[in-house]
Amino acid sequence: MTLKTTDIDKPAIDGITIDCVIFSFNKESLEVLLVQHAQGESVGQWGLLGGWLKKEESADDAAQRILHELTGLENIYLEQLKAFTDPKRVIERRVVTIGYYTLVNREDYNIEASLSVREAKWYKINEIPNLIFDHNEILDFSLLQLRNRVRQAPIGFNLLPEKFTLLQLMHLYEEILGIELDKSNFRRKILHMKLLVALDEKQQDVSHRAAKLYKFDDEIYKKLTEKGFNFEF
Amino acid sequence: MTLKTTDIDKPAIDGITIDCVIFSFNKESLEVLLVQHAQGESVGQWGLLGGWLKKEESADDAAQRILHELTGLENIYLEQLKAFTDPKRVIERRVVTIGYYTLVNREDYNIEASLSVREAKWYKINEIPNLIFDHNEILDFSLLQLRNRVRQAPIGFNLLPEKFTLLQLMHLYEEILGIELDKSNFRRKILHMKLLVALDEKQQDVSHRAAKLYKFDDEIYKKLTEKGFNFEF
DNA sequence: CCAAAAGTGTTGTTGATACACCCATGT
DNA sequence: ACATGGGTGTATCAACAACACTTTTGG
Repeated sequence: MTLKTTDIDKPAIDGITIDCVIFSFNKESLEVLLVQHAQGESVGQWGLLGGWLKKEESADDAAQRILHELTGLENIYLEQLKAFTDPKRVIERRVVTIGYYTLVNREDYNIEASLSVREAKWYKINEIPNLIFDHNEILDFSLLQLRNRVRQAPIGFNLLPEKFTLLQLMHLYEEILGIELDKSNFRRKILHMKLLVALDEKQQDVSHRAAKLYKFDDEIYKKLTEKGFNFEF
Repeated sequence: MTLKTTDIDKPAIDGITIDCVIFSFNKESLEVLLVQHAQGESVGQWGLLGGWLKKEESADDAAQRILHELTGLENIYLEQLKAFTDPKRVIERRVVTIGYYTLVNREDYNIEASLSVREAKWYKINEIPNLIFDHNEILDFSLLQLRNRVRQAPIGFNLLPEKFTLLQLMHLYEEILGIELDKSNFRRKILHMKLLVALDEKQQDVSHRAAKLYKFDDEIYKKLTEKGFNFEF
């Protein structure tokens, strides 16, 4: 776009924020981390984790920074959703937000003390309360996006611990896609992709036959990803 | 996100723009409309069609407005790509742009006189020159997005005239996806979807057997779209 | 009659689906 | 011994790829 000084004397925008939908997978259910803000006009209401985009950072960097402040994690898997721009999405101000979704492994996760967050809590995907601003819309959009992306690339692995069983993986897909899968057929298909590496380890402390553990292999993924593959189940 | 007055006294952002990748399909090749801006520091350089996001409009509305100003068209098919936020994408200013891509049917299309655009020209997808700012990046991203979306929903129809032949449609998919398709198998698959309505009309003035014309049926699409379908070819 | 594109038919292979069944382990 | 989940095998069916073939039309 052409820049003309006069165009921007009065910016039409009061600011840009980042809002993050943080997904995790816990005991067969997909959950989202919501926070109560400690300051501002929305104290006490639940919403997505968010913050202002700073002048010298990209939106990706801002999202990583905001997530780091809350969780202490670095290099979280995240993807931009889109910009949410309804002029009425925030009253009295013109604030555009850039939505992100991130997939975290619950085991790594650890909420840090934070000035801006009063409380944080995991909510099951079908038990989401009313959220501030357009955060319900952002969340709904992120679910659609997640369901789509999960069919095209093995991003779901980011929700699991490093070592996992095939059935855990299957339950993950069932939960995200909202479908039921056949154990036998799922095994065949996922193993046939050659994307998993079988470990010489088994589950511990389970009250039934211990399942073999697998891990996701980045190397193999990179090789396969060039041809593109299909995660339709 | 929490709003605090002090946070936004000095907005970190000089403004938000909209940039549109305009696709069309012409004689078996996918093309993009590029413009030369008539004003500002980038006079004479090719770039995407763009403009400022105004205070009282959503990004979708802004994109429709900007497209209307250039083409005279209303209700163009468009989809947001994402926000492009690299702090260095524009020198000396902090301008975030929201990318869009749109699919237009070349027959409807008609460039209007415009104050801000000096010239507009269609470029084949593999003959794109160097563009201003990060517009090459936006264009590359839009191509990826188009290739993805075209596999999941019949959006490609927006690039064709209302009545078309099966082979035209096949060539469209070949061009977008960069693959070769088998005539017979393509026919079977697309007709099997029941998405097309055969018309009682044939091609005119062709120097070979005239092909039957089809149209895309919105009604049927809506019925089918609920179950979701696969456009992998 | 020939070129060029439209349109049909056939066949082998692959992969999804729907089951039934056996295995290992803790209580 | 039985409950619980882990893991294997198989028969059927639908979809796809490859390719050969026939039809229509203008020149």
